[in-house]
Amino acid sequence: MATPLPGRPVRGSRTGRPIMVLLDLLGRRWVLRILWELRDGPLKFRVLQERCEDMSPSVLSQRLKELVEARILAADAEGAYAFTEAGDRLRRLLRPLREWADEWARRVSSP
Amino acid sequence: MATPLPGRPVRGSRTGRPIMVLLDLLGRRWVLRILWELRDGPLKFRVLQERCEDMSPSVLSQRLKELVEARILAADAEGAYAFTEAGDRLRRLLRPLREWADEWARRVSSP
DNA sequence: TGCTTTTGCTACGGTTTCCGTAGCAATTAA
DNA sequence: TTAATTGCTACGGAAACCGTAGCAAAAGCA
Repeated sequence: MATPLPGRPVRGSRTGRPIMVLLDLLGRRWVLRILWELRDGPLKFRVLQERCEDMSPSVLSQRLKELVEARILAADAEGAYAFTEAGDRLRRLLRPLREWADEWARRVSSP
Repeated sequence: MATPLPGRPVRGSRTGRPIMVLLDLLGRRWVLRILWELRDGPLKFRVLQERCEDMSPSVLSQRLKELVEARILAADAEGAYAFTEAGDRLRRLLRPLREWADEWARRVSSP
């Protein structure tokens, strides 16, 4: 399937509006998790795979291609996957999700 | 499939750690888009469906059930879907994604 | 140098999820 | 009181995802 890129019509967005394209991209299986696992620094393929509960290499490979094509990730000198400058700003936006999730867990389990 | 809830082992998380559960939930198809479309206020089923490019009602129905069970959304007095208090805090975390996406579009299209 | 292990994937077939269409009971509008 | 509209559910086909196997290239070891 085609990588969602701004301006390009994709699943769930005929117009290619950037936010819609982003939501499509982030909503693909494992994408958020991959970004999450890279939060503390670059990881290589097999390490990243095991951090993601040994996800299927075919899907990991595909997701990484998409994220690289979207300029959110890039392979560094050692071949590890790392955030680009733009990707890093996205990472910072995602960071507060952990606190939210912890609070959510408290509320949902003890109503 | 089972709704991801904190503490419950789900796809991509044996442990049920809240952040992992959240990433699984948000990574399901259309979830981010649904939350996005509800950003300016509650919407009823069919309106929400058409805002989401006429997504399949079967999937919309399932996603709404999951989001309600997860206490992120709730049906209001008129039967429209609205954020809960926790859901609203999540909405605020998602809001800056639009600016990010716009900047991303500028960079990706004019490198 | 040759041998073994590890790495970064790709291929492939089975399973799960998603999708579109049809339709129906309940509510609202005319 | 009939006609729309609404909020779904059912169901079969399409697409995405999954696990396993395996392979070429690089790295480690002797």
